[in-house]
Amino acid sequence: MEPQALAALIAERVLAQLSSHGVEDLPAEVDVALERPRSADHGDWATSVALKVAKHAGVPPRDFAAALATDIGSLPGVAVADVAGPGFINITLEAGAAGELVATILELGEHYGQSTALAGETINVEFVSANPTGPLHIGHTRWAALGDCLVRVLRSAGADVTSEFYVNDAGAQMDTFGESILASILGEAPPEGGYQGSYIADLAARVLEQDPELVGESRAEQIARARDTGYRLQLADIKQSLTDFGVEFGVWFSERTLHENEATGTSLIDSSLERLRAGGHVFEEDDAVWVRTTDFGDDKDRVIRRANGVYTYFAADAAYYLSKTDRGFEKKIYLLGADHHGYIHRLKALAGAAGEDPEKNIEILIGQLVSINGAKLSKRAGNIIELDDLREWLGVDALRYSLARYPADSPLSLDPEILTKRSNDNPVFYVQYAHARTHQVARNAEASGVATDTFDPSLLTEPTEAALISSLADFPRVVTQAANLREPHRVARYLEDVAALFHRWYDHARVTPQGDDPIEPVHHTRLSLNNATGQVLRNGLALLGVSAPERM
RNA sequence: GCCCUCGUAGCUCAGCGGAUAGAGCAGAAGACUUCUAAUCUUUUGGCCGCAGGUUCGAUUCCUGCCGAGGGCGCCA
Repeated sequence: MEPQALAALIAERVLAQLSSHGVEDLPAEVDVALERPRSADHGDWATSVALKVAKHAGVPPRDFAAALATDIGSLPGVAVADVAGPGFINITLEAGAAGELVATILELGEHYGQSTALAGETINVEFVSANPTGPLHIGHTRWAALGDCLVRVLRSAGADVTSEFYVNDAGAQMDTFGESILASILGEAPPEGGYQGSYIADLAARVLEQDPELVGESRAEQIARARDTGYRLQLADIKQSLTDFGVEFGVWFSERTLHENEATGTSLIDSSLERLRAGGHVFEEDDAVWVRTTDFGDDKDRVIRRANGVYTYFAADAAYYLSKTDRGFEKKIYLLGADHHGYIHRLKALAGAAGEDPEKNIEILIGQLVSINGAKLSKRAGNIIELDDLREWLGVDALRYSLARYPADSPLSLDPEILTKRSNDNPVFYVQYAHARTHQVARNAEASGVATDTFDPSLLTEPTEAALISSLADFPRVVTQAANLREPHRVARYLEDVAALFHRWYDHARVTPQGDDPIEPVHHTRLSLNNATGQVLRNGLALLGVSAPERM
């Protein structure tokens, strides 16, 4: 039996108990959270619903729990339901009822774990959004991994998700970028505050190769062409780095398009300002134009157009936000580094000024930065560590996994020595090895004549089997929770748990009989459990963008 | 000064308001003529930064303090 089905049955019993205690205003539905208990002595599933609901019935939690446990104990498929502690109910399923799940998993295949929890939501997830003036570095790496995993998890929960990269290709830094490349081409000293690192020289050589006529042009033309060609090359490099890292974006949004005039002679920024003005949140002071973001909790109002008539970066932010709304995204998720946390209030205020709900339509996930022990700094990019170097050093799987297994707000320092190890202390190998092992077991089993066509879940009576099965049953709940909380790391932690339970089971129960022992129905049945475990590990790794090798 | 995040075992870190706070590593002791030991079994190790508050119940929520990191612009 699947936990969702059991939870629904229990919810009915809770309502019945409540009404038998004379509770008038029964809740429309009771959320029975079935949890996997920490201790195996506590059965397959536990619920604290009695503790939460007893107050409404006006009876002591333990009494309520006792009556409810009796009801649950008589449900089909339930072997035992006990009251423990202050009013927990521990439930043990009959082996056959629990094991039916194995067939369900094999039937659903790669769809097992998907849900409709977020069906109907249109979500825009923006992340990385690096300036196209240099290679991606370690500061972008965590968001690339985490954002991509979040997108996968949200989709798995049924949301309609678009991943988006905001290209900061407008503003003074692009000219500085062009000047830096040009200086390198002409053999001049780099401009003050210009871009450093040998990647500039690389770009300069490539720009010159594509545009050899450039040297004869006027200075202004030279800068413009160095800038535009360099931009095109650098953006292509960034896309390649992300593709190599397994990260795909649905939309590359150019900031320039917000500034450019449309046929009407106004830009998106112009019209956005008018829309904010129409909402009544714009005022003028000291010759500048301001948005009254303090109406929505910002600590100060923000200038949107300077006294000299030039728009601020905030103006582009506003136009970009409205663009997302206009493109049909009900929910906008931003992934930002801790160094951008000062933007939370003003971005939320922006949503409010645009007439939306800052609590609902915009979410900003702030993450702590990553450090790497003993990482070599990149000569190519100056004083930073490049994503490409990290990927080549540690591999896509180890890098993605180790970045995705921690919550975003947890400060993180990676240890390359561990990440390149092939052993238990490297979680990605631990999980991948478990997956490879399920394939090895299946290969051996099939070679010895063990097959999945005989399946009798009531034979799965080993304690390690019960634990493995209930952990497999937990997968859909974990994915849904990861999506709801925007915390993909839960998937990684879950996989480590499944891998551990699988290795333990492998050690205690054989799929292929040893030596000349005969093949029995239990062996056939265990092959299905083995295969179902492989399926769950594969599905989970796919959510993290990590490969699931069949052999290691 | 104001704002944000973090503080859990020796280390790296989990922990949707619930049970005796967990995992891996490190330390100690075991299991390989193996369905791949890249694994498993047993075990040592905690004033959950400190002090209050809310709650039947707080590592979790709130307030203050201490400590670490980051941020404050008519820059982008």
